[in-house]
Amino acid sequence: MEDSRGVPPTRGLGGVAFLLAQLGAHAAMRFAERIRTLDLTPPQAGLLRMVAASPGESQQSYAGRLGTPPSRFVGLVDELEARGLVERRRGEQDRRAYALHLTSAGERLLTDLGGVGRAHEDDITAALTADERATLRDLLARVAAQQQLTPGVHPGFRHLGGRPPSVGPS
Amino acid sequence: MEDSRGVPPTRGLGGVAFLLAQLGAHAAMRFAERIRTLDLTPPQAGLLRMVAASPGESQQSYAGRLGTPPSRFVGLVDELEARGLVERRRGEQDRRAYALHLTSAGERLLTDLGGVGRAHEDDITAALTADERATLRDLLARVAAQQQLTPGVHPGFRHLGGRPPSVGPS
DNA sequence: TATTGTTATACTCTATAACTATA
DNA sequence: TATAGTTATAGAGTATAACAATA
Repeated sequence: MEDSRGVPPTRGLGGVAFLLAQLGAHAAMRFAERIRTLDLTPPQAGLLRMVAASPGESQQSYAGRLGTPPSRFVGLVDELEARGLVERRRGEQDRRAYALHLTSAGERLLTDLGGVGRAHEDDITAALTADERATLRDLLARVAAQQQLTPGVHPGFRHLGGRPPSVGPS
Repeated sequence: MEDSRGVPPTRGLGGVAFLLAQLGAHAAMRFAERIRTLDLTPPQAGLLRMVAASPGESQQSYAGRLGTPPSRFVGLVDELEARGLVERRRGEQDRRAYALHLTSAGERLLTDLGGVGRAHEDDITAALTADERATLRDLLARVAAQQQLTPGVHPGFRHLGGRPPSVGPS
């Protein structure tokens, strides 16, 4: 009897690689939905976290690490600055550059973002016990390291720009 | 509940959800690069596999299962038909509908696609032993089932249309 | 009148490259 | 002359909705 569990192991659709792609896209979509309650898009959330983790760098420094062109980065910062979450400070030595910092409002939002992230993590791993989550996290981390992925940087950063479909009326 | 080690358990960037999103985007990109040697995009490959798995259905049937609008599906079939990989046959009972079938050239390409898929799987799981791969596959399959993902259907199907950036060499 | 497939249009997002101000 | 940031433009990709043929 060949049911979905009886099929040969590393067959295309049931293999690890496909499951990763499928679950990864799903997790990213669910996260995007969740942070919409904070009026944030995934790139905005990523930028907030990166500035919080290493404040005071130039825009090109952040953009380079994220793999996004500077022209796109500008608009991102513009929105967050207009909402009073991020602050541009002229560089003291080099007055061409802007140093980015989180405002206090930005840090409060970052706290909320942490809460949303925990809820998201719990949702995605709801099928697993605590031990299994640890096992999965360990296996994934090893795969990510071997694939030379930069910790904390989402490769699809460039593609996840806008709001979800917004099918309904406006 | 503390993790076996001292690290705070479900921290945002090192958590399972983020690792899934990161690795998923990476795996999808690498796969897109690989099948470019067959002159295929991910949606085209997905369509070939779906028609092979259940031939003779109408375009709207496939499009519905993939979650893509019919208007987009047309162009997809057009390209594959122009290359002689897929065949449109008028429905006998309902002459509005087209029944899709793979040509012999399409089936040969599907075989090549299987080989590419195995190489991709081996690449992505290179960090793990055979036992660990089985464990990972099991955990991922359970998460996918609990999240109600349709087996074999990539949620990001709608977004992965074109060729990769093709920024640099190799 | 409803449905299958198709085409047309409008919109979003993106990267490339020109531009300014500092260096 | 080179670099940080910005703005302008053009291209790709998509969904929405109108359309033709069949039911």
